[in-house]
Formats: sequence, C-alpha cells, structure tokens
Amino acid sequence: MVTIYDIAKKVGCSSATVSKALNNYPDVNHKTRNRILSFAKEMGYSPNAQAQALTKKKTWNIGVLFEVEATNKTGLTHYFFAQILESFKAYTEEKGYDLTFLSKKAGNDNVSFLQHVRRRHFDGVIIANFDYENEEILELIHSNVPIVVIDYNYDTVSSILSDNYEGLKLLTQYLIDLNHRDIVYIHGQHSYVTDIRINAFVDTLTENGIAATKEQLLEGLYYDKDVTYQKTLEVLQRANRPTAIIFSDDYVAAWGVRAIGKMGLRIPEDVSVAGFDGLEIAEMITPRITTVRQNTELIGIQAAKRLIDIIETKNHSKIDVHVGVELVKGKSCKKHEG
Amino acid sequence: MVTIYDIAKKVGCSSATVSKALNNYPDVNHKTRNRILSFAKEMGYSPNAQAQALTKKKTWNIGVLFEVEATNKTGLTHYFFAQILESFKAYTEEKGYDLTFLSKKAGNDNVSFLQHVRRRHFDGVIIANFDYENEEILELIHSNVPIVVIDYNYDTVSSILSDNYEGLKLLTQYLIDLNHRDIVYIHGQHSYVTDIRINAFVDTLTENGIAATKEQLLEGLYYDKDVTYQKTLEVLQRANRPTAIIFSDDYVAAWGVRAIGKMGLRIPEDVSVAGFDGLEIAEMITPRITTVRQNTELIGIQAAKRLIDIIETKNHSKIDVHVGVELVKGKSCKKHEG
DNA sequence: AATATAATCGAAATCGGTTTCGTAAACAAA
DNA sequence: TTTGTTTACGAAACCGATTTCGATTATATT
Repeated sequence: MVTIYDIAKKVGCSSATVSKALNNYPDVNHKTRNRILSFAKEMGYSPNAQAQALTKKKTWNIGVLFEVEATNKTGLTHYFFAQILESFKAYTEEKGYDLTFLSKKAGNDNVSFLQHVRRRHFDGVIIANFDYENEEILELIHSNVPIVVIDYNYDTVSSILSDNYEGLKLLTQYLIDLNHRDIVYIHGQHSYVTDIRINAFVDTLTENGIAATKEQLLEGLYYDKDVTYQKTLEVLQRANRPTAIIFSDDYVAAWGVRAIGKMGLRIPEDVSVAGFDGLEIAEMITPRITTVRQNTELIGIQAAKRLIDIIETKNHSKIDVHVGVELVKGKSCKKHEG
Repeated sequence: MVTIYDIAKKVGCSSATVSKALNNYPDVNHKTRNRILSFAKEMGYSPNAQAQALTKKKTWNIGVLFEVEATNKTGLTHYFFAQILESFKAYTEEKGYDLTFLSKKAGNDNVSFLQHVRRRHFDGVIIANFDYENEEILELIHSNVPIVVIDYNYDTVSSILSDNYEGLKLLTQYLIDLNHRDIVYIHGQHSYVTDIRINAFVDTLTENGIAATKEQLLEGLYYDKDVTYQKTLEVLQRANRPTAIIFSDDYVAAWGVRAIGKMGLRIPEDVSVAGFDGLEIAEMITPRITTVRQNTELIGIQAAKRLIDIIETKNHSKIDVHVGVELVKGKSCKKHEG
C-alpha cells in the first residue's frame, strides 16, 4: 500500500506537506500541491481509513441494527424493513457514510451492541428492531451515541414513524363505510406501534357508534404466517363469523387469504380482508389485498437525514418525524349486504 | 474513551503490559494480569478497532457488493439475494467479521469499488451483482483482494453457484413428462447463469426427441415485472399458444400468472406455469407455482466459508462450490391432454 | 556461592495519518 | 535599509493500539 510517506519521498517533501496538499490546506505552494497530487494518482494512493479515523474523530461509518427477533422473518429478508434499509442506505451512501451491521461478535470476542459501537467508533446508529425493550438495545439508547429509531418511541431518542393512527383509522372507516360492523383485527404483538393502531381501530368504531367488543381484537404476531393461519381459522369457526378481518400486515394477510380459502369461503363475497404496510405481495395475491401503504422510501430518507444531522451538528435533541400513510384499495373488500 | 494508557496509569504499569495482558501474552504475571483485566472491565474499556487494524493488518471487516442494477429490484429488496446475504451474514458474524456495504462514495470523495476496499482495508469482499462485466467489478476481480462471487464465473475467482443446469433440466423434464411439447422459456438477460439454463432447456428437449425452435426462447429480464408481463402477453397471443411457460424466476412468474389471468386463461388447465428460485412468493400465489428451489441458505454459508478460508489461509486459489437444487411441485402444472 | 535459567516488565519503534507551531525565505511597507 | 508580513514548509506530538528486544529480578542448578 502506498502511504503519504512514499509520496513524500518521491516528491522530496515532508509527509506533513503531502497530507496538507491532499486535504486542501492553504499553506502549500501551487506547484508543490500539483506535484503531490499527480504523484498520488500515479502511485495509486488511497488514504488509510483507519489511520484517518484515529486522528480525526470520524469513521464515516454508521452502524445498522436491523434485527427482527421473535419472528420467522429475520432482518434483511423482512420485506418491510428491507425496503426502509434500502432507502436509508441510498441516502447515507450519497452523503459518504458506509453502513456496517451491528453484531454481537467482534473478532474473537462476544460483545454487547454498545461495546461493538465503541470498538468500531460508528458515527451513529440506526435501529429498527422488534425487541425494543431488549436490555442491550436500552443500553445503546441510553448512551451518548447518535441514534435514530424506526417504529418505536423512546423518551430521548429521535424516531421516525408512520402515522399509524391515521392508517388504521382509514382502514377501519373504509370497512365501516362498506357497511361492515363485525370487524376483527388480528393485530401484531404489543408494542408502541401496535397500541396506537389498536386505539385507532377502537376509536374509529366508537366514533361510528359501534361498540367494540373484546372478540374483535386478537393478538397475532407480525410476519408470522403460522400463528396468523391458526388465529384466522379460529375466527372463521366462530358462531358469528365476522364480515371483515384486518390483519397485522400484508404478509400474514396473504396467508390469511389461504386459510380463508381452505375454509371454503370466498374473498370478498364472504369475508372482506385488509392488510397493512403496502407490500408488493398485497398486489400479487389474488384478490389484490386492500392495505395501508407505509412510505418506506420516505421513512428511510428521513431516518438518514435525521441521523446525519445529529452526527454533524452534534445536536442530539429528540425530533420525531411522522410520515404519512395512504389507503390502497385492492379487490379484497366488498360492501356488506345484511 | 478509555485507552490502554488510562488503564496503565491506574494499574501502575506500562501500556505494553496492558496490551499483553489483554492479548493473553505469556509474559505477564498472574496478579498483574488480573489487576489489569478487572480495571479494564471496571473502567469500561473497549479496544479501538481502528488502532488495532493499523498494527495488526486485519480489520475483521468484509465488504459486501450486492447491487442489482438493470432491474427495478435493487440490492436488499431483491428477494433472492436478500436471503443469500442473510445467511452469509449469519455465518460471517459468527466468525467475528463485520459486514459493510461497498459504495462509490467515501467521505467527501467519489471512489471506485477497489479504492473503497483499499481505504477501508476490507479483509475480503463478497460479490453478487448482475452487472458482472462492469469495469469496476472487473478491476476488483483482478486485484489481489480476497473475493468470492455468487452466481457468476470468472477465470481466477472462487464462486458459488447453484446447479443451474440440473435445475432447468428438472423443470423441463417434468413438463415433458406431463406431456408438454410446446414449452416456452422466458429467460432472463444473458449471463453466465442464463446461458447454462438455456442450454439445459434445449438439451433436455433434444434428449426427448423434441426439436427446439427459436420461438421457444424469449429474452426477458430477471425480476422485472413489466417486461415479463409484456412478453407473456406476446406469447399468449401467438397463433399456436404454448401449453407451458417457464419464467426466469418466481417473482416474474407471479406477474406472468396475472397476465395469463388477464387473457382469461386458467392455470394449469389452459397453460402450465413454472418459475425458478423457490421464493416464498411462489407458495403464496394461487395456484402455487412449480419452481426450482435454490438453496439460498447453503449458498450464503458456502460463500462465507470460502471467503473466510481465503482470508485466513491466504490461499486465493479458485475453488468453485456447486449447490444442489430441488424441484418443488406446486399446483401450476398439469398433464397436457392433446 | 556462583552460575544458568525463567519470569516479568517496559522503552521504543511502528502502523498511517493530522495538526500545531516555529522558522526561514520572500516580499512589501516604512 | 530596516521592519513587518506573507508564503511555504517541516519537526514533532498525537491518535490507540502491537510487538520486539533488552534489562531486571527471581528462581533453579551445580
């Protein structure tokens, strides 16, 4: 590897001058600078990022914590989070930051997430994780590391969230407008976002003069097809079958559709179905599933912007960004005649 | 941040001794070592990865080049490659390596992929990219950086590949056994893998005494729903409609199914359909699509193993790993009566 | 007791950069 | 001509580790 010392030797100057020339310091003669620059190019010089990080206190590296435990869909293959990460990545890369996954191993030893961050000296960390109350996550959250969180809300950390209340309100109102009264919401496991959605669901029913019953809420698991399949069968076998089912997300909705078919029921003639997230899958299934699209691209960009802002201004203050959602009508809901 | 110098001061020894204690050198007294270790823990010491990388010539960092250009599904959201990356990530992390995406920006300046690698001093690089003949990729390939490539074959670089020949042979033979003679293969853009698959398709037809015609091969684009949709309509409007269509992958097959439905044709009664890759989508679609499952988990693991082996043994010799495939029968193919 | 050997430690060089500060030379102002 | 300013450069300290090698002390051997 070519170093600034190699260049200095060739040019006949000191390493300090080479460094200055490469970093556009004003106190380098024009001719000297040009000689240095052309030699650097000719010799194929690349600055050593580790050495630079040591002196400047900046690694141009962002840690990514995208772990989805408690489900069968992990991190990268999680349709929803993968989209967010994709968009986040595009923005941060454009700004010159590299993305590195946060793991619990570093070389030969086991480390906590925070320790990992301290070792690699990430400039910041982006978190999108289901298990938000995990101790190691909390340790990170309470550290002084620049952090942005997606889909959760901590007291002190900036977060990016879709307008989930609006989302479930739109969906519920849409079904009510289609004359549905007996709507079941198979929601995901409890979390900040889930609670908001449940509130929106119940509020909207209430606002429309419909008394919400306990039977209308069923706890499932986000992105878990098996649990959802069971819960769906359970609901369908009830004496008074609901006329509409809202699933926690599009992925499980797609499997719910299968369960409904298994029972010999038609969608939307016998049961109306809705999902959440706005995954492409919702479009691919027959019938196309009505859903609420979360703007994953914007979520990723906003998260990136906020994080880079924290990093570069050192202003850690909590700023939450809310991203709008959109009702996407498929072919899975129909006016209830009854 | 706590450094070894801080610890040395507290303990009353030199930084050299601290370093040795932390690295299990034999020439440190038992009591001294324990004092150092307990102080290190108490003070919350984390070694500085940059400083370590500078002296040891190892970053414990692997560069990831997962870019899928020329399609609408980019990197992370590419169902197939996301699965591979997920598995690759699990294995490499277990071995202590961190994964960092390779980009074309580093801090404030634009760099080539190779320059990026030189800056960050990645221990190795994993490549899974459609545009394998891209100049910057070739520059990387021809460098001395430890590299493993997925889904392509270079003269000098180790690669991991599914047995694509076997895959398309299984599929074609399956359709022939179902009495299909007029089978159209809407394959992906030309590449190492595509050519193998086409050969397998043609060979299998020939082996069964069926003369392959030009009309049976149509060039589409992997993971591009629009192109596929058009090509599918084109095929269906032919005077002599094929009885079976093999799509380049499950994703486009799912959209092909839609096109077929649009034409008022039934699957599998009017047309049999098959995909490739073994994506979950193939199972979610109605009818379930017959496909060839690529073992993404094994591909990821093998790639990780090979790369780490190159890194740790410094033996760059080209070793190719072939991963078996499996025919997965759905409900999209039916015996042709005619 | 004298010598050989083992155990323990630290000074110093090194990795590849950045940045401060002092200085010499060149130029301008008095 | 003397003084004051720029301009251009480099020595040296520093970032946070690792590692070699020499020195000192303690222990074992004869």
